[in-house]
Amino acid sequence: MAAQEQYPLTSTNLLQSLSSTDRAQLLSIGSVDRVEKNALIFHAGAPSEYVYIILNGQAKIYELSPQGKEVIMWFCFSGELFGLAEVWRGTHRDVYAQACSAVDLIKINRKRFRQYLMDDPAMAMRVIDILSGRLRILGDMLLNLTSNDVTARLVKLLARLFQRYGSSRDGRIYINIPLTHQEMADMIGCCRQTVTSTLGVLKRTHGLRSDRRMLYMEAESSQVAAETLTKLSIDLAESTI
Amino acid sequence: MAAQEQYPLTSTNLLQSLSSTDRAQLLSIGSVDRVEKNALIFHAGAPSEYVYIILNGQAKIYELSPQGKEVIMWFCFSGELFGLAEVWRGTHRDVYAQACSAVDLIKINRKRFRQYLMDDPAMAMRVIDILSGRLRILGDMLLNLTSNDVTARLVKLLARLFQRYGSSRDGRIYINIPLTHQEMADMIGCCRQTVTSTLGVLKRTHGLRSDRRMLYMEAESSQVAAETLTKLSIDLAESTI
DNA sequence: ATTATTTTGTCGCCCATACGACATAAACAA
DNA sequence: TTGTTTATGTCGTATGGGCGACAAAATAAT
Repeated sequence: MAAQEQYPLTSTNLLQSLSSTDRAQLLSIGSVDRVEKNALIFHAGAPSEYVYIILNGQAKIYELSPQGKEVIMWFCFSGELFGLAEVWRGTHRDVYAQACSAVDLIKINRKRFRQYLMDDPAMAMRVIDILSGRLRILGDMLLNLTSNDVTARLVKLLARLFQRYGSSRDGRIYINIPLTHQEMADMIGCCRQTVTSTLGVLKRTHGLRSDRRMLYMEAESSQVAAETLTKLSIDLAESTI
Repeated sequence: MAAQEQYPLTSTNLLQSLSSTDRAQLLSIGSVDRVEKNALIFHAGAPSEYVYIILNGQAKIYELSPQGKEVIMWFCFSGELFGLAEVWRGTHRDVYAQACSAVDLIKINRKRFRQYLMDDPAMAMRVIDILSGRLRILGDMLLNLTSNDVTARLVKLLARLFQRYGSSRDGRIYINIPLTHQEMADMIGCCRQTVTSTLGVLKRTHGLRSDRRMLYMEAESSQVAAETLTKLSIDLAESTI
């Protein structure tokens, strides 16, 4: 299990892995756009006309149940590609993409993107790699959801966030996204109140802190923070047995 | 939601969509193998050396929690490709693949397969399409799991199975896989007993029947069977509100 | 056919979590 | 600043469904 937490960052980051000529070419077939915080980039039911690459900011990809329950599938950061899954068939979207901050992005027509991939097999391989990685992550989420309780799920989520998005500032490791309890609940499939209280326990019993919706820990590196939490999650799993 | 149930079969079936020359070429870079019923084709932790295409029979792809809980991600039928998600990075598997019947399959070395895709962009596009489809399915499962109760999840599962694998025999529509209650439980994330009793209710109150582990309904076509169940699932969702 | 193994059907208990309800606090707007 | 909105913290209650237990039935093995 532990190994699954360690997907290399590059697996999800498209832009970073590109040569500058590739990057230029991507820019040339797409157009740069800016969306303000909280705006929907696309919504379920909409036609799938574009794929997107984030230049700056964060967006969340989620589904919405008929009863209005959000299920957040992932957060996208700069360099990441999204909106790909439905675009091939050209069917309508079945997820929502919403900006969590002001976002700059490249928007590429699906047919052009497809053509681009046809002409550049290496790039197509990158895309396959990205999709594979997401598949593994969703599989992991599925496993988590069905076989761990809320505490374990939350701890694992935090471990993953620290690992992927943790950054150091005056001796503390921060998760660089302001997350509400509701959003965390939507990521691990439970209700907001449960997140509030579970987080409360973690704050009281382990060194978790928060400041203006940013979670942090006292640790030397995000690796250490993530590992501390991962160990904790293993302990939890074992104590349950 | 209803629309999401209707992924065209082709989206998952690789072989069917190939020209005979492509098929021949695939065969030439791989080797044909046979595994007996219940044998593991690969297991979590194993190195990812091959991708597989089923010629005959069925296999299930699942994860296993440390506590031994199975989470079935999908069943693969003839023509379908599997074992792809981890193969790119060459990391170890994190899922299990197990034959549900005697299975004939093509086994292709990962590097060769990659080279093949590099040389044949159209094929790479097909693979992207397949991965995208699976991503949507997993997303759908995730949504289901967090926002529907067991009855709704089971009904939806049956609808999907009837739709994709339903076949007609003397006026009845059968799901052509012998499924145990445990397996269904593993597909919808609940325990075996709950499947048994929920299935019991469906059998008593709606025209569901079973014979030697094969579920069937009296209906004109698998479409009709699937639609009946889909409507039922919608009714259930609304009555809950 | 006979035995062994796996699956199904059914109960009852119990507990993790959902959900409603509010009070408080923080963030945002004007 | 002051009001307005949105997020957090904390109850108490209700319940879906997990889990153990065991008998009956169905499959598989010898």
